[in-house]
Amino acid sequence: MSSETIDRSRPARRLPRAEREAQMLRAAAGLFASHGFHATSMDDVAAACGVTKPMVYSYFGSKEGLMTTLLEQTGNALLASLAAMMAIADPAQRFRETVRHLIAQLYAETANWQVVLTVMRGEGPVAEKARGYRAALIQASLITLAALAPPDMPEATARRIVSPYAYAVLGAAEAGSEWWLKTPGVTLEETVTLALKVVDAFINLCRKDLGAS
Amino acid sequence: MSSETIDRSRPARRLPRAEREAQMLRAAAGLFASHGFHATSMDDVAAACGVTKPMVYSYFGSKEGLMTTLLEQTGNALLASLAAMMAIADPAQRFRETVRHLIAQLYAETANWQVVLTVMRGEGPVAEKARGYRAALIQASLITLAALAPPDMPEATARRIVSPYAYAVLGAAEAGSEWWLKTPGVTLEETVTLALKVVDAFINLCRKDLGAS
DNA sequence: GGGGTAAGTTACCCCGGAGTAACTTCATGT
DNA sequence: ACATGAAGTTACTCCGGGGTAACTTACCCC
Repeated sequence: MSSETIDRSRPARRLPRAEREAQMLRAAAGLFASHGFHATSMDDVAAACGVTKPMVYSYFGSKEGLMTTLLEQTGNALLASLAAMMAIADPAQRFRETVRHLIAQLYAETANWQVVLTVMRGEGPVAEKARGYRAALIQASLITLAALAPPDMPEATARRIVSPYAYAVLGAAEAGSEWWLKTPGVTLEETVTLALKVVDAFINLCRKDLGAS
Repeated sequence: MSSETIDRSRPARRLPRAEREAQMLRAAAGLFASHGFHATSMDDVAAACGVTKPMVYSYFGSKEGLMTTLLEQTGNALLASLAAMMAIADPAQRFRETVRHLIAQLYAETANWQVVLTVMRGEGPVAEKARGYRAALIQASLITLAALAPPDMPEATARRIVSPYAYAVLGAAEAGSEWWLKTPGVTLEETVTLALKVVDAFINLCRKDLGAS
């Protein structure tokens, strides 16, 4: 790690705290996403902002603090969306709308989402926190898919049946994001269409399994 | 990290190199799988065998060397399976058989596969290598799905169309493994049945998309 | 215009963990 | 029975990177 496009002709241009913080978060998001959390040092983050390490510490306290701030930005937005979507009564439509919404967010804040995706797969308490958000997604997916069950089926039974599909659909979504990230020039429309096809396929699978028991 | 069930009443029982190596590989697989690669030190691996660090170094040279050996064990077996499966002419059946075979391997060598799964998501050259095996899987999936295309369609077109599905199905498989790992008492039969349902759904999606263009 | 504070810096500490050199001990073949 | 080498140990070095203390400098407001 080294050459960042910043001036480094010594004393950095002074910025008010709010701006610097935002800049640091952006820089950290980019670095964490591209090189990973461990592989990115606090010096790297600072350098990317044309500033030195103690500044980052004075604003975020620790590396984990920095990461946590980043994570919560994205994660809390996710949780909020998820909660809002639960208002839609029909489970199939709820699922479809949620996916649509999430993909739109992915488009709007790619770097941040990439951080979550990348960090999640790592180790340590930070990864744990990221996986917490992922767990929330799985949970939402589980609840929604279970709601497809015929009304006379006990909730627990329905959940047990759809549980593997809840995981699988999430995995498909993650791998789909990966595909999207490395395939240039895919429009939001195409992505959504594709994703919804897959979602519908899973919904059908669940319907079939929930019916035949 | 600390208390391993090993004696530590000083001089360790002597074992011939081959046995010690195998033991170290097993221990490393377990530790890497449960705590991750970075979070596991060479001392940990050594301690888990009731031996000290330099022994590990004398057998594997470096931490990366240890990991590489582990990875290649599993990865090369994967590649071999994959190559063998390409002999099956019908793409849909080939896909199904491959999945069946892979799941059987997963059952047989859970710890090793978990390492690959875990390490893949990390950083550094080791993760890169692991992702290489993953890429081989995606590639195989891509080729097989593209083979579903009508004979008059150019190969490149077919691949472009099924490409997102190749990723998605792999992601679904990974998340499925995760579900399987944390759901006790699922038999091989159930797993295979479930997986094949998902696979069939993806094959149908591909057929539809390949037809309607 | 000068003083107070926030922005920024240099120069360090310290720890964990990768990797190594040099030594000791067991066992086994002739 | 004793030499040789493989199995194993102790006791280090070295370095990256997280984190901090103490200092300096620019800006802004009265």
